[in-house]
Amino acid sequence: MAGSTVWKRVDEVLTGTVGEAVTVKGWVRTRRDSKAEGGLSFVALHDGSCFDAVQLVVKGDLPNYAAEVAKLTTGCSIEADGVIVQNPKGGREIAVEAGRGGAVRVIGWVEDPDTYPIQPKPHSFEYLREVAHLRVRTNTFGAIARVRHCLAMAVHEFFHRRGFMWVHTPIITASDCEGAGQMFRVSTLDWVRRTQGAPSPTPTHPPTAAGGASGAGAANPFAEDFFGKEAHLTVSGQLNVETYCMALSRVYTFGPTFRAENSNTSRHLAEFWMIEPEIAFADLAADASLAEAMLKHLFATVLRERADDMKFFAERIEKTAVERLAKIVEQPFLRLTYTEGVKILEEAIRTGKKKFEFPVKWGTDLQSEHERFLTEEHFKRPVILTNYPKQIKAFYMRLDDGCEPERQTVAAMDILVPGIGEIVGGSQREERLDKLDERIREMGLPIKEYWWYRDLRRYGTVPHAGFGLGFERLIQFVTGMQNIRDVIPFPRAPKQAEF
RNA sequence: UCCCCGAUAGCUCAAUGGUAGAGCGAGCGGCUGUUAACCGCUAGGUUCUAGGUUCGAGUCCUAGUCGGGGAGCCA
Repeated sequence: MAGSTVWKRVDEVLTGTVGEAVTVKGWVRTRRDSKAEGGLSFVALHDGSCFDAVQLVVKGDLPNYAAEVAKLTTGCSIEADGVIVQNPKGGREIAVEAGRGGAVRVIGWVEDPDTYPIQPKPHSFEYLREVAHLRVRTNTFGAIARVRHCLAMAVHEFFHRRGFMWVHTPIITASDCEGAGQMFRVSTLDWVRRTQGAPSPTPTHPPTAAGGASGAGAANPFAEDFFGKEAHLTVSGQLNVETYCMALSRVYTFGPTFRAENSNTSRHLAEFWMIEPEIAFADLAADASLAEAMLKHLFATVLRERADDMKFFAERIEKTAVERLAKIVEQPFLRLTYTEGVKILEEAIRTGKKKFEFPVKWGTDLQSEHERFLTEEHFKRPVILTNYPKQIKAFYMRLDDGCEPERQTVAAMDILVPGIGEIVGGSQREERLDKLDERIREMGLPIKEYWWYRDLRRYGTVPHAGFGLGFERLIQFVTGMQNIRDVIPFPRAPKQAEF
């Protein structure tokens, strides 16, 4: 029969037609034996196509039953020919009998089942992180991988349908103006040999590297380096994507970004993926509407397309995983200003309704506990906070008109959702050159570095806006996974670059 | 980077300063259309590393490495 049957994925078999002859290929999850009916083995086989494994019911009449089938262990790879049948307890399984043309071919054995890192039992996520090359074989990490893929495709689908262009902004950047935290240096100079004072076969860095574009006329300390100037891995594609926005109108980036911050938490990675749309002829309200529509599309899609995996997350990882997404899809997000939000928080403190660890004061950034109070306790729904004080926000955010001088705000917005707090941060960008320059100077930034960004305001400037969404944090929120290192295949963090 | 906690069998964890244990997993056998299977037997250890205290250290002290939780920073 081998060769005459069709290779089907496990998800196809589980929804297949009884009586159909099929070939399946995958990895053994468990094997159980029975002496009934002259020998019988139940082999659970998974191939990643869906959450569930398919059960092979292998009869003892196979020529290699005793020698091979009865010795299969977790992790072995096999091909099997059989017939789709009804499982007595419901669902589909595959009957593998020599008399009906069945066969099992072992492709790869597990050399020592006792020390195979993935055992048929629960493992801690901390342990599985140490065997990240094998952890995707577990049901949890398989589910995460499928959900991650589903969300990535849903992001592209959402923007593509609305006429957005995906712009591939650079990963290496030689501009010093992204200004969002510590950056990884990109260099071909031999730093180690230089600092150890050893002779170097390659050009070395001058002893006193006075970073960036400092004094004019000074020798460029990076003249010998690959790019002839200081280069880093990008921390954000926003400034670059704004340039394309000023011609294509609707654009977005979706790619890796890098932060060299020594932050060791369950919510930070040194390498993570970000989604950053940018829309022209748009204000803050349009930006917020876009973000709300995007989140709803992503959640609705993952609930529809990965119902099997989401059911697992709700059962085993986070009880509310499914219901909280379903709720968000239904509810309109509430919008209010930062100033109104602060008033609510102050009122809650004044009436003794709520105690916070950190004080609330207009002009300071809200702590995570404040954000969560607003979205989880006070409003009990997603909240879009807008118009933050300028002193706690980035230079490129548009100054609001008609503010009191002491209470100047910018057109920024954060989306807060129950269960996690801030999930999206965005703003309308400052499109007026004089105001932008004022902000750059105010914040002591090197204005010369921004020449191309400023050009966008000199040549056909338009109001525009955008936001950023950390992809791994989105996956954390969707799956309920506690540690961000478990929602990316190979996490990069301080002291962590294995695999 | 700061604070707290931890590191013992393949995994998850016990062990008053005095002979290193269990559950799961693995191997073998039994039973069974099984599916968190069940029953019996067996194997499995440089107690993270380097010092120190002690007659004696898995246990106490010091330093380091790695891991977890929290904070800061943020996405």
